[in-house]
Amino acid sequence: MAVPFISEVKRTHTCGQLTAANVGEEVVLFGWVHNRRDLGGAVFIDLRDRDGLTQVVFEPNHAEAHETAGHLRLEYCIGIKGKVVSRGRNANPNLKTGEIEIKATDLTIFNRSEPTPFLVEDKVSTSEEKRLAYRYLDLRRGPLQHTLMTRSKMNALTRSYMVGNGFMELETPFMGKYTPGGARNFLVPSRINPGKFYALAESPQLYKQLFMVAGFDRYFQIVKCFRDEDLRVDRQPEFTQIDVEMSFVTQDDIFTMIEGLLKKLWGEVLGIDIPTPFMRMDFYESMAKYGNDKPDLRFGLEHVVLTDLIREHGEAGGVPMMWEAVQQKGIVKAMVVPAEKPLSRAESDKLEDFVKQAGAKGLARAKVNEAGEWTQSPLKTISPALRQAINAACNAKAGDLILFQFGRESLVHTVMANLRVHVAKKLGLIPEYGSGGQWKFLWVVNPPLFEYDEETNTWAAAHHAFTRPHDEDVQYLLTDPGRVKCHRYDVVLNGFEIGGGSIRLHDPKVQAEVFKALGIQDEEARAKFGFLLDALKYGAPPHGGLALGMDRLAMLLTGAESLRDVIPFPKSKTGTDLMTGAPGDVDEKQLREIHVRSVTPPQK
RNA sequence: GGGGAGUUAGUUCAGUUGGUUAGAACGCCGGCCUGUCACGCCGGAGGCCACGGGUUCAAGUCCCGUACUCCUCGCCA
Repeated sequence: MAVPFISEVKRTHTCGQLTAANVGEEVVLFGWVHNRRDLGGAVFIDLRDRDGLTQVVFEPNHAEAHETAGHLRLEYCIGIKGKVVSRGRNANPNLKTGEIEIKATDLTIFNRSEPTPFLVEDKVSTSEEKRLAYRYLDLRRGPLQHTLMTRSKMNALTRSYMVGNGFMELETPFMGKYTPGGARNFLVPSRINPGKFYALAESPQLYKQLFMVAGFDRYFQIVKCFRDEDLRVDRQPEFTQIDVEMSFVTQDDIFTMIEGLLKKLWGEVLGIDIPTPFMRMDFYESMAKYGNDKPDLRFGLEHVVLTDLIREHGEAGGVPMMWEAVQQKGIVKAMVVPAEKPLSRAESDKLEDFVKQAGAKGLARAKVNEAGEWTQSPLKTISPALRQAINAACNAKAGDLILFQFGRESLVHTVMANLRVHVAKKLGLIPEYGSGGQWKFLWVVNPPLFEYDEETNTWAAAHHAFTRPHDEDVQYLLTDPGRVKCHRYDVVLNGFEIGGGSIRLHDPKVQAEVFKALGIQDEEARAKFGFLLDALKYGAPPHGGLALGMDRLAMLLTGAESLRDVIPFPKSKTGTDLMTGAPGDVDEKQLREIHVRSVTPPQK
């Protein structure tokens, strides 16, 4: 007689729970057939749910269940009832539940499964394309289940920490007004207002400042943000931030609060106590030593800026290409691959391909010998004086390999930053993926308020137009904008920018000067940010905040190789959802309704 | 938008100098098997070689284009 599973026979345990302590108990488990070993007499099934695996054995003395078990296939969804027995000598030490098995008396098949497009195993055995197309099967895999459980836990921990510190979780609109500058927005046409568009929020930035004006004092939100930019391994068009804003605080107050949150996350998720306060590094120091504002401090290989040295030696230095680069406002940087961790000649040659891929013209290098002379180097005409000076600046000794880049400042930084990480992986200083057990947190602080845009010959806001400049630099806003530093900060971990924010500009007078420096006219400012400028006039409190990239945090906490592995339903490199086919075509009628006409003929 | 890599059974891959019937493993179907845990053994089905052109007596293989996926630079205040 069939047992009425689910309606009357309820699940008693999950597949990761049972141990030797449960021997003798009658249990009911539900799950999926992870593996089967049919020996004719005994049929073994590994039953899987999100909690783990349990071995179930069907024997001929329970004829009905045994007969059905013979027809089980991978990924069938089933329920079983039976008795927990010890496996004694046959225990499987690789399994959490390996000491026991269930001798099944009853079995029901809730649903059969067609052969799956790929096997559901912990180890990835198929292309990412297939995984994304059948994401619901991919998500059955152990590592992804674990990752999403960790994310869930991170959400819960964040909420309890923030609420415990007096923060309110408040919501902001996704559909807002388009504001120029920054990331490209996704646009949503308005049906009711012909020809008008909403923009999907690239962050709740302006709204959270209005919360401060409104007097909510401490705000946070775990919120989706949307940016229509090209994707990367750590970038998706929709992603999640832990968004935070506080009133009446200094930069240090915010750092302390965020360090506390990260300490809690690392403590509760990984059981690791990360030391606080985090190290702080000046923006310019980071650019000089590491080539970007998100340095990976798990290893050395610091850059050495040689620009001044080349300038001092001038033409007499005997390195005409570097000398020319310096004269054209370029920079010269070097990096030392130490003799203790040598690269083979072939590996060094490959570095050249690597930097070219990153946009460099080439890679000058020099192997230092006992006499301090250089071999393997294209810089054959260098003067002995400059050579010695460079050796000294780089602290280079016999056997070291010096790598050089010179030219346009931003390109040299980018290439050298990439090269530094690339060489570190080649030398085994850090693993290809994951933390390697090292967690190097730091704050990168005091960046410039403006960046010079060489294309338009204008100053642009490096962060956003409402970042507060250092008080002592306000006097230079109009006379020497490049000199103005600001209260902006990024929190960096192992080479990833995991968050960033600023103290906001709440003084309308200084605000007006910033707009002036940016060449933004009053009317223009009103049209773009009028509501915020108005708000600042009505007793806006001093305030500041920060946003943490939840997806990147999850990626780092789980050791995932890609952001796609910590997002349940991510987009592919070209922004398409390989499962649903989004973005897709829509009817002509739908377009008419929203007053939009496509200039691209329908595909196919 | 630029550069690079890839696409062959359901899946992962092999496929020689261009040569006649495109292989293996896992999965799937059938049979045997009572202590397996990558169970084992026997048999079987399964291919528009991504798509479109071209070269050739002959193309999975060589050439050109397209699509898709991934990596990378630009871009991401």
